[in-house]
Order: sequence, then structure tokens, then C-alpha cells
Amino acid sequence: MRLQVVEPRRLYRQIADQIRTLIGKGEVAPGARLPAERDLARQLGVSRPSLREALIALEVEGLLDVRVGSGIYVTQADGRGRAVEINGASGPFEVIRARWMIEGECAALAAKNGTSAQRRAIRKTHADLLREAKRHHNPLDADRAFHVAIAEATGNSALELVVQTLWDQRVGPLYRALEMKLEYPAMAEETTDEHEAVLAAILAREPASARTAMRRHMDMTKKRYSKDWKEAGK
Amino acid sequence: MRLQVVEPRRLYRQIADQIRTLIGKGEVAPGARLPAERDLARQLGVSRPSLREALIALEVEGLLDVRVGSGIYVTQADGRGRAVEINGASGPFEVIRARWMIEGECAALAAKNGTSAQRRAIRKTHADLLREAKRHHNPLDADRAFHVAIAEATGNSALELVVQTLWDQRVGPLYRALEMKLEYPAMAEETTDEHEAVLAAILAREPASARTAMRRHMDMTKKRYSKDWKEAGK
DNA sequence: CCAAAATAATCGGTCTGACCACTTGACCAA
DNA sequence: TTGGTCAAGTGGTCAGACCGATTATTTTGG
Repeated sequence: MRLQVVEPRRLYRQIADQIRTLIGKGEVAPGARLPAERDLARQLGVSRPSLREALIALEVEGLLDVRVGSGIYVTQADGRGRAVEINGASGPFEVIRARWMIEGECAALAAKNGTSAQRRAIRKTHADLLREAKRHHNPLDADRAFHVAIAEATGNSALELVVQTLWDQRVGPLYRALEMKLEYPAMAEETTDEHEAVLAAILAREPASARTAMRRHMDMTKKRYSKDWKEAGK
Repeated sequence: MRLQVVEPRRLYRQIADQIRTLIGKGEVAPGARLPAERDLARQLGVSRPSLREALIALEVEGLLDVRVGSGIYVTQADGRGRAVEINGASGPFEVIRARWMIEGECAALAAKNGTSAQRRAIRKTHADLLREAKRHHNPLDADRAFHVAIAEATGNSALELVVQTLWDQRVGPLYRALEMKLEYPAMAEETTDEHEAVLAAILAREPASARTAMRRHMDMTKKRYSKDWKEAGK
């Protein structure tokens, strides 16, 4: 029996997602005015403070422009900015592809050359990751630590640097828009198996299966991204 | 007459600025917990909804991490990418090893997926490289351009970033000491064959031989380094 | 005595309702 | 036409309350 994970998701994010999707689909034209806060709140079935939190989040993201006494307007620079982002900073799928290649080898090298202390460090970061996920915290930091620990176990600090660099690429606005949609605590559930497969292969000192497990993790990550990519309505 | 537009800054922005400054100055350590919302609001002399709006703005910016029932924490994201650099830049041989792995695949991908325009760009950088070497100039910049052009031809900007990152690792003190010993103009002569083999394989669209040629180039580079390494007398 | 379970204190999440300040546009008067 | 006035609509802010989640503490059972 597969149960759906409950959503302890904060209200303002759900509201922001909804409005962001509306803007993304072009159902509200750039420059257009949104309904008044009170009306919007009533239509969405939420209180005004919650709606305001969502509006402020969208304002910080640069999607909305709130003018006192006048109304809430959709920023006009939207389409332009998105095109630049896609052509500019490394997109999520490019990063995933690169990580598939590089981190797969890292996992193999870690299984082959990692010292027992390094393996212990990997296990520790994995334990942290599980704990964070179980508490419904944002597991991003722990996830990063896990992958970096594996890279560290290759004994090659240049590879460690590369893994860090790629991971930190997700600071970009495109990434953030994507991850806003992802239900991290729920996602952590899905990734648990993949992470454990990687960990097990490294601890067992099996380079080939470590590489396979890591590549599989990347494939699944890509799949999760594409799913939300399409749902976001482009 | 030039007049300045008056700007009645909204409260949540003033609050967010104040907290952001605090974090920037390091007066609250990364990972540390902020006072409870009610306390913070009282200390700042504002209502809780206003404070919450500021917190949400900072959360969207990625500076804070709000955990239900626990507290508000400063994100640890700052400067963690520096860990490797601080602990000493990656050594030359580590970088060569990583480049062997990554640029080998890049060459294969470039041969497989590169557009004709990208291949032309690679050829141009190679021509520049030859010209610089012939004039006994320092060919380092041209060399870098050649490798980056190949990475660019993979069509994956993340890989391009990685190649640049690894190349730029040679700013470290260890590298500098090593390269001081290397007679670059003379070395350029040796590398010419290797570079041409890579170029030819990519232009011929033969992924396997492109990978082999690039790996051979890296092997030879490593050999040149070790030679001077020993000559330098440790 | 210790570990597990129940309890209490703390903290963020959300809502209701109210009042204030600003913007806008209609209307009026000079 | 010009300037002023005013009222309606809108965002800005506040106070207080209740809920659920988390965490530390106490109690309980072995």
C-alpha cells in the first residue's frame, strides 16, 4: 500500500506556486493588475496575512510589483529574463548530466581508493541525511555533504572541488524556481533508496556497482526534475 | 532641476535589511538560531506579521531556514565552497588526474555532438595556439582557450564551467613553482603533436579516438610535470 | 538505575478583525 | 483649464488568539 506523504508545506509557498504558475502560463499578462488582496485572499480561501506572505515571496523573486494604494502588478521583464537564464548560467539538466559523468566516477574511485576513515565520514553524512529527512527538514545541506564526502574519498581534492562547484551551481534563479516546486521532504523519501545503494556499494568496496548506483541516482534526479519542469507549465 | 523620488520603504524591507546586515557582518554565525519570532518582533518594535514578512523575504533569498516548531536558523551556505581552496589548492597531479577523466569525456562528446560552428571555433583556437608557440610567446592563454572551446562543443555549459575551474586551479603556489621550472616555449613544441591529434579526432567526429588522444595529452602533461618535479629536488 | 513513554514548555503557522496611509478618480469651484 | 476637495479602494500594519509541530522534561515501567 503506497500512501501519499502528508504536506506540511507552508501555506505561503502553495499560494506563491499557484500564482507563479498563473504568471508562467501567461494567464495574467505582464503589466496586468491582480485582484485586490482581500479579493484574492477570499478567492484562494486563505487569510490576508498568508496571501501577503506569498506576494512578498513573489516580489522578492521579481515576479510581482506591489504599489502602495494602487495594486499588485505582474512584472514585465519576465519573458526576457527567463530566456537569458536558459542561455546563461548552467541549467539544471546540464549540471545533472555533468554530475552523472563525474560523480559516477567519483563513486567508483571512492569505493576503490577510499580509506576507512573516509568511508566512515561518508556513512556519517548519510546518517545526517536520513535524520534531516525524517524530521522533514530541508535536506539540501546534508545532501551536499554526502556527495562532497564521496568526492573527498577519491583522495583527489580537484574532484572534490569540481563536485562542490557543480552542486553550488544550483544557486541560480532557474534552479530555485524549479526547486520551489519540488516537495523536498517528500522527495527525500524517494532518494533514500538511491543514496543507500550508493553508500552500500562504496562501503562494500565495489567500484563498478558504486558507479552504477550513482548514475542511477542522477538519472532519477533528472527524471524528478523533468516531471516538475513540465508541471511548471514552461 | 533634478528631484529625487521619495521612497516610503516598506517595513518588511527595513527589517530584512537589518537582519541581512547582521548576517553579513557575521554577528550571527551561520547555523546559529535567531531569537523567537515574538521576541524578535518585540526587540525590533514591530508586529509579528511584519517581522514574518521580512523573514519570508530572507528565506526566499536563501539566507534563513525556518523550521516549524524549532526556530529560525541562519543558512550555512556562505563560503562553504571555499573549504577546498583554503585547505590548500588542489595539487597539479590531482588536477591532471581530474582533467584526464573529465576532458577525455569532453573530447568524446565534442566529437560526437559538436556543431560545425563549434568545431570551427576549436580549429581557430588551435591555430592561435600554434601561432603563439611559433612566436615563442607564452601559450598558456591560447592553451586554455583550446581546452575550453572543446568543452563548449559538448553543448553542456556545466562541463565548460568545470574545465575552466580546473584550469584556473593552476593559480596555486605549487603550480607556480612547478611552471617556473618549465620551459614553456620548448614545451609547446612537444605538445603540438598531442594537440593536433585531439583536434583531428574531433574534426573527424571520432569520439573514441578523441577521448584517447585527450587522455594521452594528459598523460604526457603529467609526465612532463613529474620530470620537472624531480629535477626541482623536492 | 536506566530507558521508554507521557507530559509540559516553546516555537512557528495561520486566522480574524480592525485601523491607518496612500493612490486614484470624480466632482466642484475659481 | 486649473487647482482643490473628497470619498472609495487599496496596500500597510497591528493586536490577540488558537493550532500543530518540535523539543526538553518529567514520569513511568522494567
